[in-house]
Amino acid sequence: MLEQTFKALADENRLRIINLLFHGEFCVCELEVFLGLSQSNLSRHLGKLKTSGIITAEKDGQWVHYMISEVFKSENVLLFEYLQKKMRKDQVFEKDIERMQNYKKSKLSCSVIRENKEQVLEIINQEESHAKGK
Amino acid sequence: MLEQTFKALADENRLRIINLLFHGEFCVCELEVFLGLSQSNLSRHLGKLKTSGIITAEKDGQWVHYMISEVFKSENVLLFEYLQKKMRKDQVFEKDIERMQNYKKSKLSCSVIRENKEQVLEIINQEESHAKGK
DNA sequence: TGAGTATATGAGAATATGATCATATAGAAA
DNA sequence: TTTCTATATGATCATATTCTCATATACTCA
Repeated sequence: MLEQTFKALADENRLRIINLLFHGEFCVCELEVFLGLSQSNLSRHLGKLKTSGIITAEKDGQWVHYMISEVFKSENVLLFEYLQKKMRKDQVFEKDIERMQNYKKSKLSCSVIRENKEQVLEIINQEESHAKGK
Repeated sequence: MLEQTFKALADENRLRIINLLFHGEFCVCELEVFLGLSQSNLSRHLGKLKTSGIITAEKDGQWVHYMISEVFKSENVLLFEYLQKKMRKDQVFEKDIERMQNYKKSKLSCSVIRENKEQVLEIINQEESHAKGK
């Protein structure tokens, strides 16, 4: 069981998914643009996380929303605290959150993504104007 | 980095090694009988745990003593607490500890193991007389 | 020195994993 | 109904992982 949990966590793409789900629920097409992964690849990673019990899925019409499993969370409190702490210190994970927040701020919606992927990518990848003024 | 840590933990044999090292320092031949792994296989697992920074090794003559890395421990407190908590609830890990304690109680030493492996195995595998009176 | 012991490592086989392409399914919209 | 869209999955390839056997290294003891 412990082994299965760690196997599920032993992949950067899956860790990036979990990091995003710490900040909300998302459907596959949203995660796709946040992470730059192909639909098929992403779907498989979500499948593994679901099989291992770390995340759950809720169908909403043709969309599927993924979220952290409350059951798993309550049974693995220390692990989640550890993950959140470590992820906050890592550029890769922070960048993903930034993209996700740009997406939310811009009031973009799930259905726009496919039609205007180029434009959506440009919007979510824009630098924070004041942050990191290098 | 996080990914590397989880990769190192994503194997039952390595988790069993870590579980034992939570309770002391041991050399390869001791871990060998506690876990029933071949010398070569065990050595490789120890190598991976060492490469990932989770454990360290100290040479003592022809023996090598392995132990949890204090540096890693201090940088991953929550993870270690999580591991210890989960391991205490798992039969497999508890059994390993029992074998290790039988070994210590019997005042067996590292050098006896090779000569009398059969006998050592018998001693460390004996049931606790009062515990689990099934 | 030479023999013996503890551990590490190269090479190979078996299996597992991750990514991709094409296709299937299921729901939405027309 | 047909068409379109979101997600899942079969098949495949490339790579990674685990284990084993044989051998190498490094230390000890005579």
